[in-house]
Amino acid sequence: MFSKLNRSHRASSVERHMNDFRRGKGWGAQIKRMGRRMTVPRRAIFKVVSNSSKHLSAEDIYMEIHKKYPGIGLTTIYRTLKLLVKTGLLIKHEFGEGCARYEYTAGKIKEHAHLICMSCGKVQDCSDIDIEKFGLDKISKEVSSRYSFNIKRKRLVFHGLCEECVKGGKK
Amino acid sequence: MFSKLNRSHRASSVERHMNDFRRGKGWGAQIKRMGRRMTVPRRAIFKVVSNSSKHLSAEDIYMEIHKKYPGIGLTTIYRTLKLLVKTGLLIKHEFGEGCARYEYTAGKIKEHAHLICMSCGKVQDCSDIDIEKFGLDKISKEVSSRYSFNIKRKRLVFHGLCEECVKGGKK
DNA sequence: ATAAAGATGAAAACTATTTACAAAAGTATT
DNA sequence: AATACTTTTGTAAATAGTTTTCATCTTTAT
Repeated sequence: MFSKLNRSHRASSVERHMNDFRRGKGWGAQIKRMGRRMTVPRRAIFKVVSNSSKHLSAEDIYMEIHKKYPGIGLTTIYRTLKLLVKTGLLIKHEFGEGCARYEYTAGKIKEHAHLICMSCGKVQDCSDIDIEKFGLDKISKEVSSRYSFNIKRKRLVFHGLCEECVKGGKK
Repeated sequence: MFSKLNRSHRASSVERHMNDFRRGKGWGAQIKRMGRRMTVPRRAIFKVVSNSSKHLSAEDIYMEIHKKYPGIGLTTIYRTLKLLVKTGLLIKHEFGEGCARYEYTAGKIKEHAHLICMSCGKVQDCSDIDIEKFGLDKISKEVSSRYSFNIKRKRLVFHGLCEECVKGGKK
């Protein structure tokens, strides 16, 4: 389905990037550059996190992996997650539940806000609002110049009540 | 009863609020309204957190308290912190160090950004940048209308390299 | 002053995450 | 392909922050 479309136009660097990531190629290369190895467990874990758009916990990933690879242990999940965070493909979130959650961000430079419901605990992505354009760019500029801070990553989180909880009257 | 006394200088509601909080009065009242009690450990803990402008961990608070009240245990610190968070006087932060940190916010409605250095781990407040005016207000409005989300609290965190670490060339 | 409800401290329990270590698997070199 | 070398793994044990349990002590309303 892509071959026809792509005949005429040369894949942009971003597209190539994304494709590499999809195939796990990019990560394999990155890993190798660090003098480390691409293994079966790592490939499996990468597949799970990169195919999910949710915020997965180590436990979530373990349970998913466990269906296909009952031999892979939780320890390996933690180790691999740490590695993925280090290579920048994954963001580690701590939403205050007592466990970390991981979000796949390959190639995506665009930051998005998160909504956390204080009543039901649900976490939503605001991926369709361009927070940069809505003013985050100005704040960032001001912050980095006024504090001489070299910003690498931005995180915007709103705590409040989600639509259902407001309606449902749940407190 | 206040109108006559405060003829020359009528304390604004914010000032009264702040004064109450400074004396611990406000919290005492709030606590009582919840059918709970004001005790010696709670007063001591409140004093420590409300007089500090830092981001204190439970351990930090415990050590501070312990100088004056060696009898007060860490468990009570945790219980009291939870109570203070519930009444809204304290914000619980999880900066990714493995322990929570608490920030006193009595009366202060103004939200400020935080800078976390990825190299040395230092956490800075950006209290002198009005992030609302710099665009957070617009993002919030957009988010709450587009997602029907009732925003109670906003959190903006920048991860990157602080001035010293950029200069020092560490990492 | 007293009774009832709530709060406390010490120790134990819990939970997410990390570490230790011997065995297994990936990689580069023959 | 067999080798030798290094990294990674799985299991179990260790850690660290936080929460729970429970008997005792405080606070508060009466």
